Amino acid sequence: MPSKSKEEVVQEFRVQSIQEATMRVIARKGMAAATMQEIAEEAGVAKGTIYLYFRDRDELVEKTFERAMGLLMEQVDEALDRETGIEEKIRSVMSAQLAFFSANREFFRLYLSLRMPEGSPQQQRRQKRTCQPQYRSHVQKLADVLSTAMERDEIRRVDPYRLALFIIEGSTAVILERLGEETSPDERADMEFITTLILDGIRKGSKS
Amino acid sequence: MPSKSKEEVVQEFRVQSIQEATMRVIARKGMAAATMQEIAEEAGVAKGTIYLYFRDRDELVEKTFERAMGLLMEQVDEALDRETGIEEKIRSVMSAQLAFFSANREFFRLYLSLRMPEGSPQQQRRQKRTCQPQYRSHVQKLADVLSTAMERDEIRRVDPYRLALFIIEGSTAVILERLGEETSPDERADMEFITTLILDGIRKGSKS
DNA sequence: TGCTTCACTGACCGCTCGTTCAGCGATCTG
DNA sequence: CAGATCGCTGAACGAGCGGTCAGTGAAGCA
Repeated sequence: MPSKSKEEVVQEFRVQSIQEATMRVIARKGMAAATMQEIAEEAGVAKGTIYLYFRDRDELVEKTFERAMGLLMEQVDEALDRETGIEEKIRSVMSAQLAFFSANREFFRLYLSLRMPEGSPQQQRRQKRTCQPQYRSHVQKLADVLSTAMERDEIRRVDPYRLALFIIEGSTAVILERLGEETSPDERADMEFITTLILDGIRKGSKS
Repeated sequence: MPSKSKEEVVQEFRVQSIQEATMRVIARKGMAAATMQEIAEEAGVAKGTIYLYFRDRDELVEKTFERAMGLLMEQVDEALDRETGIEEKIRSVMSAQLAFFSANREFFRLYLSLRMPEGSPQQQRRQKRTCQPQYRSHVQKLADVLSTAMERDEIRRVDPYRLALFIIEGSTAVILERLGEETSPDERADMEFITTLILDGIRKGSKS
């Protein structure tokens, strides 16, 4: 007997297609202007149907974010496990992030929207509880890698969390710029730019 | 005779106090949740009064953003004129940004909200037309400084606009983190962190 | 085939928010 | 001092939202 009944499979499918529609609509209109009506139309269901699978709008957005963030984290973890040196690790994390955002532009806006909670204090509290921790643990993952490299004296000792923040937000800005351009330079070129910048800075005379 | 009549002075004062109230409310509640009612209460006027000075909510937000952005640009320009070397210029721009955002936390949220247009396509087009150019010219200003330094061989030659983006967004992330902490390290320490990171990177063995 | 079930629908409700405008009182004018 | 002027007010309005639920019809069952 299969581990999932037919009903469960159908349910799973509905949940997934509603979440994908949510990402597309938020990508098009932004977080605040994405209405339940439009999400329902995008998913090809009635507005009421969404409420069979999600308690309310907040839960829909929250679960959608968690799902996408989970996918990104998987990619990053894989990239970190694959490489050994700090240079390769940084480069591969950046690449994973760029690839993921290019393939999921929809998610990118969701990601940016949720870093900055909006709405009533109550909504803010809820977003802080659920979405920010995921973002923080994303940053923390890179911070841990950097911290390890510092202990091994591969890189200079600085506040690892701040360094991770700087790297992630800086590279996010470059990725955002890329997505806005009609023709961007080669993906590898931008990754090289970021990695070199972080590792060697820009002062003339730094080695390599 | 004075260049401004009494009525003009009163009008100027009203406009300014409404804009300041707008910044405070957006800082407290976020862009989407800042209502005209609350802005009016904060400014100590009736809701209708705001419409005597601004066509609609969009214009209010837009003008408020322009005003604050203008103040920030003034600070940055001043910092750039004051210093000569590239290292000092970068450090002073970062300091100006940090000081401005610390003193105007309200504006910081407005700044973050407007980088990411939301709302109907029409609203988005409008924000793109007015707010994004200001942000871009902010970035461009730093890019020009970096570009000049590259011509003088003070720093390595890379895409100056991307570099400026990386620096500004990276440092913004650190500033955001600072504002969220109860007790942050010394302001100078964080500025030194950013400047050193950019100029020398983090690889062990880079000079200085 | 008639009955039951239930996932799904979309018209509807209550509410909030941006926007308007008739009216009010302070100030000016002759 | 009467009348005109005008900046300002806030109750009222309409649009549009999230959320609800009585109704529908296809599928399963007897």
